[in-house]
Amino acid sequence: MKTPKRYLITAALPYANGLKHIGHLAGAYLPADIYVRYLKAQKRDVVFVCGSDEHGTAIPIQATKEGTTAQAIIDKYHPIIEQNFKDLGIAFDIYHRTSDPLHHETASEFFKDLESRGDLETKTTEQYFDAQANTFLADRYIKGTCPNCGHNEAYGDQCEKCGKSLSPEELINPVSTLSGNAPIKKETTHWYLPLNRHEDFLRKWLLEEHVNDWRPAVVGQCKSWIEGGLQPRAVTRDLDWGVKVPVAGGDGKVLYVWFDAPIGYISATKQWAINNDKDWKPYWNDPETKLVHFIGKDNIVFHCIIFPVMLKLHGNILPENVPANEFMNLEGDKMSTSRGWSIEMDDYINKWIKKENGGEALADCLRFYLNSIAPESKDSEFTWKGFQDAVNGELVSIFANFVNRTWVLMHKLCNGKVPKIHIEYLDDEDNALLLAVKETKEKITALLEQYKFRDAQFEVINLARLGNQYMQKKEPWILAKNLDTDPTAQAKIDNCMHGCLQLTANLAILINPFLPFTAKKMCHLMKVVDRMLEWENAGNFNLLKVGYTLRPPELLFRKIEDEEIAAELAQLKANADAKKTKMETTNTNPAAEGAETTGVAALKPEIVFDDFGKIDLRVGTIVEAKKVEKADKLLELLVDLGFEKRTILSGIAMHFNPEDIVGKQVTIVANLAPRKMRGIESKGMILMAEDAQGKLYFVSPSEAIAAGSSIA
RNA sequence: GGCGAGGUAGCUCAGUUGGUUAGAGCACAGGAUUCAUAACCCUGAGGUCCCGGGUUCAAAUCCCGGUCUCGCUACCA
Repeated sequence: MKTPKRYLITAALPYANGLKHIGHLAGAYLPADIYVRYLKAQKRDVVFVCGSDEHGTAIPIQATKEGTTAQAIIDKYHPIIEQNFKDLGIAFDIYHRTSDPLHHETASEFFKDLESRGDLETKTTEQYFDAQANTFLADRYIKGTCPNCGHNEAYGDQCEKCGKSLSPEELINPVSTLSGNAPIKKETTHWYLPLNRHEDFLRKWLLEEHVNDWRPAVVGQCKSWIEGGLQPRAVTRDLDWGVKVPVAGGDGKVLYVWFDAPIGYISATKQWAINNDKDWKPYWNDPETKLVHFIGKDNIVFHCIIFPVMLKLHGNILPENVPANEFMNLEGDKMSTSRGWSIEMDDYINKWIKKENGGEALADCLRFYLNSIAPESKDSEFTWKGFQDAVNGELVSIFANFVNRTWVLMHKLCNGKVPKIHIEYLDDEDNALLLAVKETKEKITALLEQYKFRDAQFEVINLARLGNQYMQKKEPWILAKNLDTDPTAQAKIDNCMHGCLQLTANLAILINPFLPFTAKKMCHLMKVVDRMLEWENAGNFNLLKVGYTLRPPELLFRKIEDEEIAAELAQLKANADAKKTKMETTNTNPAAEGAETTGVAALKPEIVFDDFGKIDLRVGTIVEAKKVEKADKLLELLVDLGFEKRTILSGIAMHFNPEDIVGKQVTIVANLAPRKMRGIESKGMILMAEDAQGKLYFVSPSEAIAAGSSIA
């Protein structure tokens, strides 16, 4: 494969509405950082960009909730996240932010360019509008009952209880969070990116050209999207937080956050160029640039379908690969900040790295474990016991121990200097060691080029393991006992220690992309400059000059104690319990005010008696019930209303078995307009009561009465 | 329901285009050793490759059906 002229590496822009957890770290930032450090050790021309994603509707919502401003929120989290990355050794060349004027300018230009060439469409649709607040309502500003789990505080874009993504139209009893009123529908015009026009391009590019060199999950998901039929996607919103729509008719509208965020990679590159007196253009325009996006699997569609279409239209290069990682679970459950079931980067830094017995070595410990269980091909699981085992069993026992015993012996048996080689006593073991180093380097290089960071790191540890075996066979401590009787003993000791020392230097080079702080500390021990870590030096056995005095031994890592692990587990459970209790109390406290906190659906606007009189409620008896084919939630019911039997569909299949509800008397809205679902016409609606847990109950007369009885 | 990705040792995972006896690390058991952070080194035990069929001289691998987990998506008056 031809070496690219330059590299542009991106890591997903973190959303600046809160702290980021170690799942994010393992998903995108750590693998990206490893790759970049490797490329830089190769002396390649590479820029590593990232930054805060600061737009979207969630941030102003959160601001309202917390009684602050959107600006205040991003100004709070942007620097914390940036610092967290630094503390964990994620070395971006630039950590930019999308609230920066340079980004607004870049995104505006991008939009105008596409618009002026007719690559966008406009469409007028009805959107929810809050008449009292005189504003269109973003998805996040609408709350209602989740159609999936029945949670009655679901947002218009997602239910935070069950995690399902929604559209505002799906919500039952939608309410504006601004005024508490039911929203009305009103016409608005928006710009759309017609993805459907680019299906052929995507098919060829993804499903033909990259079907073999991209990860199966990535190609699979893209295929699923393309096969499902691509639709035009709105790129603007009625909102005042974000990049203003820069063309006529764009008043009061901003670019949709997913449109503006990836352009953040470009503005970040521009800012980097300004800071370093470089030209940014070749990084986005020259086909000899290799562009790689590191993301989590939730971002696949944006980086593999939508953004590439935008880039193609704008005349930019396309990503050469998008190595998306799966998710990392935690102690048997999904990571979730809102449920308290997560480890924030900030928490880890404060509890481990900034402790007295912590330091940068603890940053590398986390990097090591996260990479060793990186979810490269399937979801993986972080456990504190696993963390302890990985650190104590591999980093400390194999890797650091090899370095330490080398250093101790070298000081005891070789006066703390690099001993010379006695060629006449070199044997097969020595040659095998040198060969193994060269082979390992090739193996690691190949794995890194294929984004297999977990395996690559394992190879480094394996090389250290080989060092231990080598030393075990040579037994210099035994030779040392025979110095008086065996005239060749010192020469053999020298050869062994020389090999171990050169191996240590090689280990420093090879571990550097993964554990940069450790590599640096090893350089300190060896009294060499950072330049020694350049990749081309790996495989050489003359990195440390004979006669050179080295520093006294120093431990690279400390062990992780059982008590520390127990404390973390206890803390995790306590956090989750605290959040749970908090959610429960806010959901059941009737004294709390407003739909925001009570968990009880807000009262609908007042109606007059005539409105109520229009509804014809009847008692009916369920005579037949069966599941609707190809639908998870629908039951098809035959209900006896006395004067007739009719088919009614109800979304209760997750709550009741069909055979259990036959014979039940229920309340029916008998004069509701018929509606087809899954091809079956439903004539009416069954009333259900729902408790705070989302459990459903039939609304029935207290005693059995004649079917068809009216209710008023 | 549709689509996508997974299911391999107690745990975490490898297994290239079908090809000897299915591998590694951790954990476990035994041994050896003492330079080293109770570290290292050697040996060992441990598997119905989710289930059932099929193709083949030969299947963890290919085909069909089923099942479980995760993700996307549809259904909710």
